[in-house]
Amino acid sequence: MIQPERIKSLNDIAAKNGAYVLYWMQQSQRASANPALELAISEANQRRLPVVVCFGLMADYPEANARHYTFMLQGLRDVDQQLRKRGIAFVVKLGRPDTVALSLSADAALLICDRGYLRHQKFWRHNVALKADCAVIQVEGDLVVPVELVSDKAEYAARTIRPRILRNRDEFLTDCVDGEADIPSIDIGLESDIDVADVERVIETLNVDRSVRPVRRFAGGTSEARARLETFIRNGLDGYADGRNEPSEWQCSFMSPYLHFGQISPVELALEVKDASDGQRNDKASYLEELIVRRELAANFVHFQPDYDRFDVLPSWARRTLHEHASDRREYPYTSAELERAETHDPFWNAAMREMVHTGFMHNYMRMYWGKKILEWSPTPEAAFATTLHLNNTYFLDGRDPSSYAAVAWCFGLHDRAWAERSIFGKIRFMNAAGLQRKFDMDRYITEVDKLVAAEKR
DNA sequence: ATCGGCTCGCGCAA
DNA sequence: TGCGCGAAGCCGAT
Repeated sequence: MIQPERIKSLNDIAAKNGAYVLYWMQQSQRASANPALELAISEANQRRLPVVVCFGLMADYPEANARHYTFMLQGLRDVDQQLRKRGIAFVVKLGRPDTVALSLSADAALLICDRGYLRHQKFWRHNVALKADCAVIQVEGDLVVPVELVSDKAEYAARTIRPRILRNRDEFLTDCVDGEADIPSIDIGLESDIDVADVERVIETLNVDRSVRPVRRFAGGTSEARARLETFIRNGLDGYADGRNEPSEWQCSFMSPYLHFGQISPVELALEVKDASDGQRNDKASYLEELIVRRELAANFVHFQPDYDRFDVLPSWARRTLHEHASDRREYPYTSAELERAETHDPFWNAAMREMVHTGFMHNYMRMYWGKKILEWSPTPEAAFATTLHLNNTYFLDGRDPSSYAAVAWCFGLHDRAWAERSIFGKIRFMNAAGLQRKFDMDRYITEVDKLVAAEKR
């Protein structure tokens, strides 16, 4: 069952005669627990038509490199196999997603798309709705509670959005059953431009930026996501509330890269955790807080603040206090190149940076410390913001995600409160190495990162 | 080990 | 209009 609040018509055109119902896949890169796909199947079955799923693969997706493409293509290979088993054609065309969707919409009775909150994702959908000559229907499948239902404005903090989300949460935590397409489309005669399973050839063809290498630590795809989730529920959920912050343990689900590419449904994830036999009540609550309240606060942020990647998006008290301290003396004025090479005086920070550069991931607690130090060590707060976001989007598999933009801005005061005033930070929350050492086994974090980095260089 | 102070502004009660 | 309180903080006092 798909909640009606997930579904929205993007134009005023009625359904027409056509050869198939088209699902234009972009954000929700999965063939299971995908409400947009399920709506397409059900609309097609009602019309006695086949369903076609298309995907536009572009060479210059904003800030993407070989690391991101490899992970995404591993996921699309999963999608291809799963759809094939169900008799559904998966048509991958080279080109901008909206262009690909529009060209295939010419023969479609109806076009169904998923939903994204970043500026380019919204623009593509807007463009398709404007130019298509068939009905365009959008289905939200990557948040638990649809963003407009929660709030009509940028929320100030977790505490203001939490009650709004929790009011609606359980109504949207329902299974999405994978249905059967009555009429196969596999032999309909639509061919892909390229075989997504041949990752190396795709990267070659698209001439993707290879300066950032793929990682061994994470393989993309829905089946990999589900296997990791099962491992987390079995081994990591019990004690999660207390253990999740210990950097040397990585007691986390590692779902953020998979959620970023839509390879797993947050609803499925939440239901699995909620109904798990492992884990205490507070461990589950803590995980659901991260997955739903904080992740959807980030979605609220990028949706209502189109300047989510600019310093000026910060709340006025944060901008004011940072400007008042913009000319404070910097004790460690590192260049962004020195930071990128992990060449600072701080061994904890260097370890975090190495985890990021070599493995595409960083422990969540260290992400906060990492960003705070870039603020402390950069010539201006604006430069620090730009450097943090650039490194974030270049190296993280889950970079360029709403959660990334919110997390970076959090380091500069977003969704936070003022604290005791001090040099450089002003009233922005401060973090230091002494705090890390007081609370955590930081020597072990460094040793563990060394092992991870060695495994990548194998 | 634990606690209060630091500081801003939202949301609710009145 | 007043008041309670919050996403991870630090620091000094007890």
